[in-house]
Amino acid sequence: MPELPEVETTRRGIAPHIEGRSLVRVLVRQPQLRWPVPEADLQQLPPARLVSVQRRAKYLLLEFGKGTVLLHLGMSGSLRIVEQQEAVGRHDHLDLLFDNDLTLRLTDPRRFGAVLWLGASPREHPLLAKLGPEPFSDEFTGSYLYDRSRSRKLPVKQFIMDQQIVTGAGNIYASEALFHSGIRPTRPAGRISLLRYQRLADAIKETLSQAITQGGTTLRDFVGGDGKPGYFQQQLHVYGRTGLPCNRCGRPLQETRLGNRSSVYCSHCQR
DNA sequence: ATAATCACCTGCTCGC
DNA sequence: TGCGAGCAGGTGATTA
Repeated sequence: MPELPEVETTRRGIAPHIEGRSLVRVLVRQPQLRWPVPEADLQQLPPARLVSVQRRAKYLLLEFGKGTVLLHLGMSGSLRIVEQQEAVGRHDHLDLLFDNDLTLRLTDPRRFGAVLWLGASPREHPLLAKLGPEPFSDEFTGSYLYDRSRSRKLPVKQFIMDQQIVTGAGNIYASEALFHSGIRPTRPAGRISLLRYQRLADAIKETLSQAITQGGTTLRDFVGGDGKPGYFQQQLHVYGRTGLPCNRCGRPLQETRLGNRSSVYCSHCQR
């Protein structure tokens, strides 16, 4: 489910309900996620005040005075604020109960998500240390992409989905940004001009920020932390539209596979 | 260092 | 209606 816009939508949905509140209880129902949930560390946390809910790349960071809890939603994860009496579902793996009688609940059918305990200096954790720049930072520009891509031969779509190059784009938004910048996803990253990388960087920023504004893309059952669906799916030009007419030229959209991910594009508009 | 492949897990859709 | 195949928003680990 979640690329950067969905994670950011989730952050904005849950933060107002729990920031500044005190964590009173931790309930781990399923410790087998991507890595074992560090239950002992989590149980030592209460009572602890949640200082803030931050996002870095597709990770959410719950910053308590004593340390930081890292959450990742994997492919199918979601976080919601629920009332105490809310019925528990089959894939509700973690509850964090706060002193205002609200619970932050992690649901993740495929269990590719993660819950980790980061002690002090969380940003030095291996999962965070090597991440590339945030797409909305000043550091992320066309010339940055151009410089990092010299001598790289892999397809540009895989290049921009690499979180060490730039964080936040996944299969949906990488596909959309490449459409908007007129670049074919299969093109080797090192064989794209500076001008076209400037267009691509702009398209990545624009696509992600538009999606955040719309509350993310709802496929299947994604809802943000406030329970509302995302509306960005109405703006998708290529993702999930194989064989349908290109919104720009009307020719049928093509599909190929890159890194075992479906990649949809217009062979006329994207070169 | 780079690129390609595998692995993790459940649920849903499709074709037969 | 049942059943296996294939696919799904991610990414670390392993292999050349």
